[in-house]
Amino acid sequence: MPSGRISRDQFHGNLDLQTTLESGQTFLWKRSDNRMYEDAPSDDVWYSTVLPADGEGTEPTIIRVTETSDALVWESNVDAEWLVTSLLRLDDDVPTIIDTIRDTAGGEPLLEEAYDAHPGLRVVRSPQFPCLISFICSQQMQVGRIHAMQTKLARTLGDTVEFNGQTYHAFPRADQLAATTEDELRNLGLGYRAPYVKRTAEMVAADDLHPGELHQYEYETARDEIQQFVGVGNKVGDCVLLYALDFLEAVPIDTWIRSAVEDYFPECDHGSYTATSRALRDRWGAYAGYAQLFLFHYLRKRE
DNA sequence: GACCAGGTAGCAA
DNA sequence: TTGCTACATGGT
Repeated sequence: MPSGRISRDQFHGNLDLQTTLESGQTFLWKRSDNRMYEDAPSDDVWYSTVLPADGEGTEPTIIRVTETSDALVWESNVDAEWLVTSLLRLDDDVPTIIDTIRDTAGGEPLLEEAYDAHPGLRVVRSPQFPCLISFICSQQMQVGRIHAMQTKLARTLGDTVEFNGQTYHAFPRADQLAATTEDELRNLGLGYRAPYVKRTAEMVAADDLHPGELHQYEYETARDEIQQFVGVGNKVGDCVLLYALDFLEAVPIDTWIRSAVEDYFPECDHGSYTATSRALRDRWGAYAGYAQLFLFHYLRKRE
C-alpha cells in the first residue's frame, strides 16, 4: 500500500488539518474513525476521494492523511505524494503570503487577530467539478449541513472503491449528476438547488463549458464567465475561482464578509459586489483570498 | 411559529 | 444597471 511522510520542514508555515478542512472552504474531506497507525499522537485521520482527470472507467484515488508533530503522513491506493502536495497546497509559503498581505494592507488588526487565532489554517485546492457543485449547494446553508449534503451525494450517486478493507465513495461525475432526476436530487435534501446542480452538471457533461477552461482568463473575466453555470453568481463563482482554480486574489463576499465590511472597513463598501470586491482586492492584494479565508473563519468561530 | 443559513434566478423599473 | 421576491430544508 503506497504511503509516505512529508516532513513539516518541507512546507512553509503551519498546518492544522481539522481547522483547515472544516473551515468551510472545502466540503470534500471527511474525518475517519480509523487510526492510520498505532502510536499516532493524534488519531485524526482525514480522507478524500479524487477522480483522475480521465474520469469514467478509471478507479478513484483514495487519499488518507494524518498529522504527527513533525510530518504529514499519507496513505493511498496510488503513489500520491504529488497529489497530497497539490490538494493541500503544501507548496504555498503561507508566512510569506501573510507578510505580502501585511505589506499591501498596512496595519489590519482584525486580520492579525485571525492569524493569531488560527495559525494552522491554510487555503487548500479542491477538484474543480466537485468544488463547483458543492458551492452551488452551499447557498443559504449552514457549513455543517453542506458537508452532510456532499457526503450524501457521494454515497448515493458516486462510484465506490474498496481500499484497505473499507468502502469509499467518490464524488459523482458530471454525467452521473446529469443522469439524476431533479426529484431524486430534491430527495437528497438539495431543495431548490436541485435544478441548479442538474443543469450545471448537464453543461459540463455536454462539454458546453468546463470550469478548468476558466484558467485562461484574467480574474474578473473568469468571474463573469463562470456565471454561465446555473446557480452560480458572484459569490459562488468567487469561491470556485479561489478554492479550485488558483485565483488567490478572489474575495468571496458572503454574509460574514459583508457585515465585516460594514463594521470594520466601511470605506470598502462601494455598494455593488463588483466594486466592493475590487476595493477589498486593492486593500489585500494578490493573496486577498487568503485574507478572506482567515477572516471568514475567525468571524464564524469567535464567541 | 418565526428566523436564519458561505445566494441566485427572474422580473420590474 | 439596481431593487425586489421566491426559493427548500433543518436547526434554534
